[in-house]
Amino acid sequence: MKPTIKDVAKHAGVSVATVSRIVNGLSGYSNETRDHVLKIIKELGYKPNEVARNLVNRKTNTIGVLVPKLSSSFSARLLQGIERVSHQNQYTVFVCNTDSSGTRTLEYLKLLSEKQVEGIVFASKYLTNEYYEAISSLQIPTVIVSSFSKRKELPFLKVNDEEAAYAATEYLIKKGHQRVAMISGPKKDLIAGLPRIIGYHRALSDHHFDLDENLMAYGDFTYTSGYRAIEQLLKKDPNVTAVFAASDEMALGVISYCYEKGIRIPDQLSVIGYDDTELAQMSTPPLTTVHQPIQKMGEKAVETLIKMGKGEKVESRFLPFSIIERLSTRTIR
Amino acid sequence: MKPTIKDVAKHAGVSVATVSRIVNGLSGYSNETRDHVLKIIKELGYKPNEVARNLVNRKTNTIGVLVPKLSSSFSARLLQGIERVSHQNQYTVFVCNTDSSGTRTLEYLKLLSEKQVEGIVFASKYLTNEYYEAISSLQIPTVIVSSFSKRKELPFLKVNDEEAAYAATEYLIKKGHQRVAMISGPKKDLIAGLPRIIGYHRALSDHHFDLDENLMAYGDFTYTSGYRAIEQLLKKDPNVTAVFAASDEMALGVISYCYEKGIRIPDQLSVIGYDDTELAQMSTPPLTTVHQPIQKMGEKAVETLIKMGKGEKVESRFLPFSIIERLSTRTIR
DNA sequence: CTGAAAGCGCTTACAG
DNA sequence: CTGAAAGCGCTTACAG
Repeated sequence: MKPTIKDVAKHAGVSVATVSRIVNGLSGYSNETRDHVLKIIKELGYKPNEVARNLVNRKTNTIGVLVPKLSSSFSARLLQGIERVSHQNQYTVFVCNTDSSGTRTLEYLKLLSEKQVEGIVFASKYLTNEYYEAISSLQIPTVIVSSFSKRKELPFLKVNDEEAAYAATEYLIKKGHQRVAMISGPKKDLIAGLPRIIGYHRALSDHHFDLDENLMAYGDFTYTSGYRAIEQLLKKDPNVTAVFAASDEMALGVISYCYEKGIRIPDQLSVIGYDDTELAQMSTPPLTTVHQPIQKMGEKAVETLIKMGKGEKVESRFLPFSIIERLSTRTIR
Repeated sequence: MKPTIKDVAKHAGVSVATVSRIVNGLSGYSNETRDHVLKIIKELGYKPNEVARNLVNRKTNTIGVLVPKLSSSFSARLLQGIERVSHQNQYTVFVCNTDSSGTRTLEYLKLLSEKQVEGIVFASKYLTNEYYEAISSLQIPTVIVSSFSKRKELPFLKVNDEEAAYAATEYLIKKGHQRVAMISGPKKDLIAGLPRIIGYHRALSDHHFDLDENLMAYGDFTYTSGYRAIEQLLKKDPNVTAVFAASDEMALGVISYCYEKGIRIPDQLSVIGYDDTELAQMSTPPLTTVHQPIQKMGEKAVETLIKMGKGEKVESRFLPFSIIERLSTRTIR
């Protein structure tokens, strides 16, 4: 059996109260008894039981993170940020993979609540009303990352997708491109789909280009779908000179297709991606893309949680994106 | 305040013992009282406090995972596997980023022990004696993933790096290559460095090739280091026709360098990587590489932990690797 | 079928 | 400076 505080007290010939005070660095004991108790603690290899502490303190120093897929680069970078600030503030983090499944999400929400976590980072897909209700009923500080809901009561942290897509499109236009295509995610994706399409459209009209369905292709953010999309696109309009892909993976699909077909990038076709995953800097040619500060989002999320725990007011925030210029785009004239 | 079991008992007019039995699905109550209590539970929104349960049951259903860097693709895939099997078995997982720092590792080990985790997955670099001592003193089931220590007492789960490197090299030799170079990680890396070099050497001598320092270059597993290494290598020996890179990232550095210099892959140079990260399938050309079943390792790790918790004997295991043939290598004659 | 009571391993007024 | 005691929110023999 592991030694408990009682064992220490008995061996040291003092009360558990005294041991507790010493362990927690409170006042109320002489240097002698402290040294003696510390010695016993060492001898016995005593370590306080956090579970018992958590129960009496009504505090677990634990937060939970819900992501749709742990193995994604997005989750990995987010977790890195979350863990950093959590550890800095003495919090430990539970990871939960929801698999984008509604039941798993609800299940985990319940579990986290029972485990008495003090905060939740929700980075799992669009926040439906169902999720929203479940979260509010928990009464646990929660922040939404890279997503949002129509209900404004929960703070979110994300990049403004529409603005970012606008910027990416405008970047291409300013490079002199006249036929700028877009490879989008699904229209019904209210986070990374529709808003980026709207941004693209708005940039085109602001620069007096007509909207043209021949310039649009749809994928599902994956490499393969990007490959197929560019094939279609070039069939519909061989004069496209630039394409904005709504994910780096799809952009890599484009690069790969072009490589196979002997279409030189950026000489014959410029491509800009979205996300700035590690892939982007290692592709050939290195990919120009929209950078999202994902790790930073994780850090901010935990900071927000901690503020909420203290009862401070917090607000939803758009985090700044930026365009990382690499070698997959060029100026045309 | 959140309702406790006492509140439920009071409102329902029964004892806490009865409520407890009902909540836990034990026997010992009539259908009537059950229905009544369940109704009260719903009305009050009662959820059992896991912390209190954990204390009396001396069981937390929690495991901890130590990784050197959360944002890596390796950690992401490992976590995916770990979470899957954990959740399947009603375990929740704490993630700990050690930053490859000794003090952080030791700190987290202590913390996990205080939090009463029931198992630890240690995926953090080479297991020094110091770590080994710390872990054994914890008396908590622990499995080492993708690493090992000289001390045999702790079960490990990894790919046999030497064999995998041997296979990669031999693959190239059997394709007819006569000048097969290697871009290795640091020699002093006892996990991913030296063993792979040894495998490479062994494959060469088994096929009657001389060892030649001109055929070796060293990097640190990163993209940039791969780029620099191939530059050096080609300077030392322009007749190299194939290279085995000890990581996919370094292999991508090679591809990138060759693209810039107009060296065609695989026509002029074959390259094989190691890891089979997502990068590999999305590169141009897609990268032939050594696949490690990382997610599977995570799954097996948790299964092993659970067995250990039950007092069953477990053993260290090498997991099978495989060579994923894509388009960056070709047969020469 | 049901409840009173002890106990899990701690912390914290309170009293001295 | 120190200890006895109550209590955190549960579970589980034990007795009826």
